[in-house]
Amino acid sequence: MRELQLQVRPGTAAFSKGQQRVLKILQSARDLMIAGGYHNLTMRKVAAEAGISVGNLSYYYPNKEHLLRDLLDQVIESYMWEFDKIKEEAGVGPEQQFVAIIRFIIDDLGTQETTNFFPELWALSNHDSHAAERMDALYIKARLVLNELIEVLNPSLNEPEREQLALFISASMEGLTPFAGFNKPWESKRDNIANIAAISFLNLVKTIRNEDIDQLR
Amino acid sequence: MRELQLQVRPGTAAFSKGQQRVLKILQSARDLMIAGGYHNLTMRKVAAEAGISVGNLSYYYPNKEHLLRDLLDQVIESYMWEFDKIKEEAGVGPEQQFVAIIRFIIDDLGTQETTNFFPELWALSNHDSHAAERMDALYIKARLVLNELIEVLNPSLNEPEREQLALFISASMEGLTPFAGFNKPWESKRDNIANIAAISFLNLVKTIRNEDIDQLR
Amino acid sequence: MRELQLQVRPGTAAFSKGQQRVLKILQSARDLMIAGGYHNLTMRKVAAEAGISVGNLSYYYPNKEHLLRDLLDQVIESYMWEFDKIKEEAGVGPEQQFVAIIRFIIDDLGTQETTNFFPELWALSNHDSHAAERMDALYIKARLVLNELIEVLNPSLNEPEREQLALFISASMEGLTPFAGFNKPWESKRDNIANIAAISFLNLVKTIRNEDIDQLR
Amino acid sequence: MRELQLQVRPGTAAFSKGQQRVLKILQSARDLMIAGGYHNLTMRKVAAEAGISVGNLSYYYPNKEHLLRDLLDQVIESYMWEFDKIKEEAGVGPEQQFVAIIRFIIDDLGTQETTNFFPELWALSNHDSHAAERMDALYIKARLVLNELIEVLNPSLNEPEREQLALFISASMEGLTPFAGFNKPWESKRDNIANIAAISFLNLVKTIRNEDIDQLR
DNA sequence: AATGAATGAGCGTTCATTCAT
DNA sequence: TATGAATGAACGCTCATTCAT
Repeated sequence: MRELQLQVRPGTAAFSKGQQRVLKILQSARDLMIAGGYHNLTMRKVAAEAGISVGNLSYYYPNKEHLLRDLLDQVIESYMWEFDKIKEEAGVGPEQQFVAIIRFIIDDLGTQETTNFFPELWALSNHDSHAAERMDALYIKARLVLNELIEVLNPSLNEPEREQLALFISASMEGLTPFAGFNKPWESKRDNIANIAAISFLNLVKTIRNEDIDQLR
Repeated sequence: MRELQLQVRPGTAAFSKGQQRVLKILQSARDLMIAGGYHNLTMRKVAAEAGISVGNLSYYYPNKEHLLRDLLDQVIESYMWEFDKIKEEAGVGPEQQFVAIIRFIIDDLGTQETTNFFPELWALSNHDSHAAERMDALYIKARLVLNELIEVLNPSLNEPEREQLALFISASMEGLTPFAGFNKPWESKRDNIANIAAISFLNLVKTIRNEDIDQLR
Repeated sequence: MRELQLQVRPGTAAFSKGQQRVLKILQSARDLMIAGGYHNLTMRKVAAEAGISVGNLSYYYPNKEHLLRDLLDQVIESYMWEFDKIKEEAGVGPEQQFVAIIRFIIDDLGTQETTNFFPELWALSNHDSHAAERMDALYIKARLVLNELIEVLNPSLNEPEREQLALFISASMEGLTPFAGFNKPWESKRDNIANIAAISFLNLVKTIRNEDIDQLR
Repeated sequence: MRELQLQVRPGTAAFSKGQQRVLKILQSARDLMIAGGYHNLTMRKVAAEAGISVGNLSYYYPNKEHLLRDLLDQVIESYMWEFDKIKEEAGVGPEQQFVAIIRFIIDDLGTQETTNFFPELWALSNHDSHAAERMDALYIKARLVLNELIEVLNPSLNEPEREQLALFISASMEGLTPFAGFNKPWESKRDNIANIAAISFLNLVKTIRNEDIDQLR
């Protein structure tokens, strides 16, 4: 896991104590965001949640934008780290590995953190370019794993085609979040839906032909 | 299209002038929400956008919650109305109709309104039960159209299976919004992605067997 | 009971219907004042309570001050009317009549209206000259009844002495309101306190000598 | 004088500077209340009077209710402190002491503060339970002084009788406020009225018999 | 590294009042 | 007479931010 480049005020968080503080701040911010959305993320509440004063918070983060960036970066980084782990996980064959990834992602979207954090991120990315940029980086990484497996499963596809396929598969799974995520109406059917997803995506990857993608409408 | 039940203060918007005002208010609110997210939706800004005073705005809407409800209801209603239209649209056969719907929905997610409004709705629904409720109602309607076609395309599926299939397909398309929507990185590939979606979903519906869905993991 | 000179807009409340409206308005205002104090008396609430529009309320009362005046006048007038009745009530002798009045007043201060209305009036009179003026007129009338009986009970007192005695007696009883009035801590002892008051005031009136009042300190 | 437990936001007014500010705030609030009644007591006006910003005011007082409580507590505490002083004041004998207290209280009600503050408190206590509670505590203390002297002046009375007597006497004096207080019609006769009160109350206490109080009507 | 103190703008909401119809 | 519509100021309160210590 690469070291996060914190957006804290320069000269700050130099020693262990300060670094601990920053971690506590970011965790508090994350908790507030998950519990009440970006709407609920205020400097005062973050400070209170972290058990420090507003003044002290702004010693580390001179303004809200910097804090938000670090918050997004940190959370996104943790998801990226999970994608790194996925790759390392031994799978007997490419098909089993592919299905395992599908299952892993759809499982994960059932956690409260994922269910609540990502819609905020998507909404944020519509009005905040940094959020958009970081979100983009995250999903590029997510698709990379899929891309490599697609290449093995269907060698006839070229790179752009693989990318578009990965995009479709990744976005499809993300789309399940507001419907089958934590506390959502279809939560109890998430496993069934994961079955559908797995069989559908695997079949898609193995059978699709170049002309299916680039056909004119 | 059924008449919207406005949440305005009783006795208000009784005549044409007031109704026009409420319409203008709702349109202003919608515009602000799309342009800057829920975060940007304040009573003052809505009033300014609608060209009226804050006092006058709260003459119609006693509080922000009522305004938000009407805003959500109105936008959601307009999407529901589109789904009604889809059904009426003559399609030569069930396959063509099915593909047409896929294409219609993915096309629509490329509009600025859809791209920006829905992530706000999903985020909102995590913390606002009314938003969750209305969102649910909208997607139930969206899936109904799919459901009916699935029944024709694959008569061997039972009702719960069809519903889960429709949920997967609908959610998958929604998931494309933050990636291939208006001004999004994959905007230019939206048509290709629609091709993938169409072929994938059609194949899924036609070939899936009961045991594929309910299999134990 | 003399006709109240209403402070309504000239030309208004000319006919029976309008007069009924004004009565309803004043009663609504009185109810609000008693229920929530002057603090709770707003034009909007009065209009709502009276079942009319704000616009219509201001047709009768061009501003809040006029309404307040009529409200005070009306309530005060009703108390004045009671004092007129007291005098007419046959009492066998002056002592019994005197005691009856004491009892009547202390009984009355146990009603919710009296308990809640008068402290508002006293507070108002500190900052509103019209309230002060009307309040003065009311208590002049109240003391008049006492004054006449004092003259009979103790003929040796001159007019100023009688007035000061009446003032003391009247004010003493008023002072019981916040302590032994409706829902107040000593409510259940009101009768006992009335006994004390009666015996104390009667003895005072009968035994006080001129020099007791005007003595230098 | 016991230390007041301030209702300020925790962590606030920890040092001298903050404590001075809170004192200034409370004094400003008191001044506004006396000058214009509770109706005139707004957070903005208090802030302006204290020479600080609204934000800074609400840094100390999270809401108006807390400020009002501290205001009432502070003023009431200062009166309580006076009652403590009264007791300590050496008086030659119980009669002289009793009369001195009567005179002291009636004198005090001639100050602008007392004349204007108490009616507001009585009115407030009808709609605010904390105000009612604090007011009750104040008068309990006021009656205690009277109670002890009554016991000496008339040993034949039992405790409940003494309490009712003290209540009657205390309330009677309070009742003079709106009539003989600061700037009131009978202001110039306050001394005469105090004479009447003194002679009347003393006579009452010395001559009343148990059966006078508890007699059935 | 941390605090208490402070500001000024903005929030959602209510107010008394006005006015055309 | 009566209404719906409208304003502009003020309400209590929270915000991001700044700063001296």
